[in-house]
Amino acid sequence: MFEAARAYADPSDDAFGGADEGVVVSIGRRDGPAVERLRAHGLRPTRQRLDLVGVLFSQGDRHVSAEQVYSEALAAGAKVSLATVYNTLKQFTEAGLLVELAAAGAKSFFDTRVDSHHHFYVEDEGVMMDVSADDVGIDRLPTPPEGMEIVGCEVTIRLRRKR
Amino acid sequence: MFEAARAYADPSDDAFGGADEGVVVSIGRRDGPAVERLRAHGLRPTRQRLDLVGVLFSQGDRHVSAEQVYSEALAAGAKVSLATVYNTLKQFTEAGLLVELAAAGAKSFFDTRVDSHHHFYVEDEGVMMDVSADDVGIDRLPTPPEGMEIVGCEVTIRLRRKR
DNA sequence: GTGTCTGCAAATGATTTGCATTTCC
DNA sequence: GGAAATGCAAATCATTTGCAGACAC
Repeated sequence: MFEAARAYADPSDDAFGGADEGVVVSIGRRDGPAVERLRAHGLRPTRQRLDLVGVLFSQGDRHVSAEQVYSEALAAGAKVSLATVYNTLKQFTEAGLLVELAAAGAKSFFDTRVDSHHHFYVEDEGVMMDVSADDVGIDRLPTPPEGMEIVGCEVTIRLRRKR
Repeated sequence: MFEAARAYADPSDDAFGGADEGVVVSIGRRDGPAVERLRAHGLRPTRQRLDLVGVLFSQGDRHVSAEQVYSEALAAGAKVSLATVYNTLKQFTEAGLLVELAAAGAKSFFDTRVDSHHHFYVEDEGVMMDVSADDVGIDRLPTPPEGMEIVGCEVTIRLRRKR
């Protein structure tokens, strides 16, 4: 009933859940789509960037924090430092490979989906789930202020567990 | 043309702009609506909470960070520590006096408007502006997952300066 | 080779916490 | 008086940065 909604790991906890069994992450490959993806965005295909591309984009759409990416990368056998993960996530975001999520709290999250879509946000759990753009209908938006243009538009639907 | 949009201080900079001239903040009052507002939410009306209520709710709707509230409170003559500001903002949020904004980046912001409304977000500047709920039309929302109920729904319209 | 990356560890920024002191009811 | 709130400084996270060595082209 909710194919459009996918949970992601609880941001308040330590990142974990790295390297699901059965998911083959293309760590170590010196060619292929990951290389082209990086080149297409003006980034040199270094080993750690390729590893992080593998972690980020081999499992469908994801909402991740730097810590999560770091431990998944380590779990997948990548050699990378936490600082590089932070720097790389920022570079990927600037390059358009990722989008930074607007989230409550003092931690940054990144979305591997860069097309326009929306989110359920479970307030008490800090959990976010994707909502396909097709499931939300917006029929009216305000005109932007002078000199500005609309780049995108996201809906956050806040949820609470029924009680 | 954009009465519905109100700017707030740049989150990336030091908080400032405290205690606008001409704005009377009811610091020091031991009674009145601030006391009742706190009591109504189960919070003891202490001196610093009253001062913070004054800072937060005397100037219309605002988007503030802890640092901003802190320096405005000091500028308004309140005696309060930064730690207490952090703790108080969290308590106010739990009590429903404030709403934590979903923002990109590693800093928390709070909105003194607790009713449902929306935001413009200027991507390169980290600036947010209110958009009245009337200016956005949502005609379709997905059914929430089993056991969940919708608490609210906010639209973030991302803007960019035309170039 | 040369300019770009990376790693490490230290610096910075944001937020929380422990505990003695003060304030509210 | 007793519970709850506050202040301060130290502790804890999250993130960034400086710089020497490693890697891509």
